Amino acid sequence: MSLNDNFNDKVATLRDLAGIAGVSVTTVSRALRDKPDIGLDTRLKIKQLARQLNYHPHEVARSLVLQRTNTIGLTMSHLDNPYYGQLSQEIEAQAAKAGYSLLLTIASSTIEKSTDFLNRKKVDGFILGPVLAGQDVSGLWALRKTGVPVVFHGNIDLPEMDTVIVDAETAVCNAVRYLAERGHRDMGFLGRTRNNLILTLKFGGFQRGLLESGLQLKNEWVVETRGELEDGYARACALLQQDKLPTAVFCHNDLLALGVLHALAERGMRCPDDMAVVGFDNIEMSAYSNPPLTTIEQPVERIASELVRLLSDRISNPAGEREQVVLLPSLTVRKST
Amino acid sequence: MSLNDNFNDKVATLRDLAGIAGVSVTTVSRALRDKPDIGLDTRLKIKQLARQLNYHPHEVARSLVLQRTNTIGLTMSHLDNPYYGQLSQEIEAQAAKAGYSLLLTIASSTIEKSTDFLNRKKVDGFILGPVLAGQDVSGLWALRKTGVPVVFHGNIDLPEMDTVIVDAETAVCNAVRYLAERGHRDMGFLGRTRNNLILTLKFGGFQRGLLESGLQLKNEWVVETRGELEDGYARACALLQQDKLPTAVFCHNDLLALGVLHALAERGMRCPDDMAVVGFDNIEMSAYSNPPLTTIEQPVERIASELVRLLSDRISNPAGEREQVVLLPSLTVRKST
DNA sequence: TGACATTACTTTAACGTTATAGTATAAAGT
DNA sequence: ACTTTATACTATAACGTTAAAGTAATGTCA
Repeated sequence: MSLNDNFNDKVATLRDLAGIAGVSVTTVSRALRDKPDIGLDTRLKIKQLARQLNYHPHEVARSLVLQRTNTIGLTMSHLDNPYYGQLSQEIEAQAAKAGYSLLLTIASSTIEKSTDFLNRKKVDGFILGPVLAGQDVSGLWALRKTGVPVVFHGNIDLPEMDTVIVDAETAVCNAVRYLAERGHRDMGFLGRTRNNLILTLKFGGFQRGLLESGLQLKNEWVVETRGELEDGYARACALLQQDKLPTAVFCHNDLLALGVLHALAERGMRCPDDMAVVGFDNIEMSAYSNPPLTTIEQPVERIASELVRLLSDRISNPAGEREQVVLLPSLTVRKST
Repeated sequence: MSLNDNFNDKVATLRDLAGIAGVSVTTVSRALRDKPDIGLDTRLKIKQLARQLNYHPHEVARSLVLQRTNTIGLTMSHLDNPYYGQLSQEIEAQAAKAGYSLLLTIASSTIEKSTDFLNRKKVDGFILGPVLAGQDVSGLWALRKTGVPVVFHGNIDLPEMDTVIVDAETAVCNAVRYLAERGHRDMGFLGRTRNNLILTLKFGGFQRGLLESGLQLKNEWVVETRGELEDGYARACALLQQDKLPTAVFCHNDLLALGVLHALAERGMRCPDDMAVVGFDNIEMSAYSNPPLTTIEQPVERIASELVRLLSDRISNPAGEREQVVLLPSLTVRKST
């Protein structure tokens, strides 16, 4: 059997409907969209006809004439990290609610590819996920130059753009102070410490937290690393080789922290007794690890809804004042501290 | 400062280029696309001009005339489940490699919304994730009727569509037999057992595995549940109340299994000694749980590449023979059994 | 009764491309 | 020298829609 035997019929267009109904294309178009100046009987007849012929408006043609696609682009990466998955899902939901479809870009996450994408695909707006920006913030100017509204989500403020910022610096600082209050004086850090404006922010908060708690930064407990589970595990294994160990470690994200927990368990070390662990994101898994993870909770729904709201606003008012939303994530305390 | 001060210039069109270059629109179009019948000097001049004016082809206009959008739709849900996140990411990568952008639908995952989406957005093809199909396979006919190529991914064969099938039934059966060989005679099942053609398949494999191992199905150890972490935890808690416990449980997916592991650890029960646990998917986390999870590994990259390949083939040859790819996932043995 | 609205349409042009057919100019063949 | 052929273009129409301007056929009012 060939799959398309039954589908030789082309899709119906306004012209087809107009021909059958014996009216002009414009009349059909206006009738279906409930525009005025159409007689009641004609309108009903046309609508019924549209249903019969299974007519659906051709959004591409519509986009061309209306100069809008009702589509927004999303650059996201590390979708295998549940936090980004959840965030993407939430953004899709919010976008759909606002009448937008989501065009996803993951692998092609370079500034050049993104701008080309924007220029060609004619998305109405663009949400720039936390990953792309890192190293080369200046390159973002190219994105802005496309004239397409862009909203950025990350940890730092980009003065040229609408932004939804999570104040990770303060959140991490608070987490460190919390640990200090619980008696921890020797703390380690796993994450980015350099070469990335955005990702190093947590390290800044870590340093400030120590300072404000009157504690010293110990370089041998500061581990430069990517943010995957395997990194957390491997880095922890290396860290645990040292003679003197910190009593608590802060991890750049939950995956890292879960990797650390695994390393501890594997060595028969007790968490939090032998070493406390704090993560960042509060992915669902963190509530079900052994032990459950103390972590800084990202307000995912809020981030998603603010992103879409800002973008919608900017699309309908491109010349308006730049807007910036700052969210302060809060510490969720569980058994790992 | 208003954001759009510097961007009063409209984007350049072929017409603009033609006007400046003093040639026809057609010539510009052909020059840029390296079509023949254009003089070398004109071609170079036009290309340089395009670069100067930062010209980018208007894909919407192009789509309209070419009757293809170079975009494929993806219906996926539960993106907060890392397995689906990873799968989506992989599909995006494969699609990009094949020259397609991905239009994502999550929340709107009903057949009606999907068909409307297909009809309107004019995607070149559609990948139907494992979630949508479940209950109402007959409704998929509506998708087919749109005439848009659809490739389905799931555990059962849909005779009317190209499919990439993971033979979960056999895989689960094999896992059960593996458990039986390791001496387990009392096994439990957490997952879907009814009302869903696709999701109940694993239960079928479970039953067959028991049968082929000469074991009995114990209804009190069969737990009907959704597939979230919290379900795994809650269902395990309930199960562990029983007087007689299974020595091993199979879980519909890894999240469930990780929830079960958490319940066990919380009660001070040892895994696998007190209870062995097997999952399905092999998400990254499963290698780093405590204990690491024995699980059935989904061949994610293979699934993604086959999906995109099948869809590309179908797009370029809509009338060809239906294709079906069956993948047998294999058991990854870790410490939880 | 004649100017003027109102109603319910139609016609035309446009969005930015690409494909097809047509054309002027120069070079080549017999 | 005169048709033929190749080269490098241009003109036109089309994709399916919407907006804007135009137009008949009624109805309304003074």
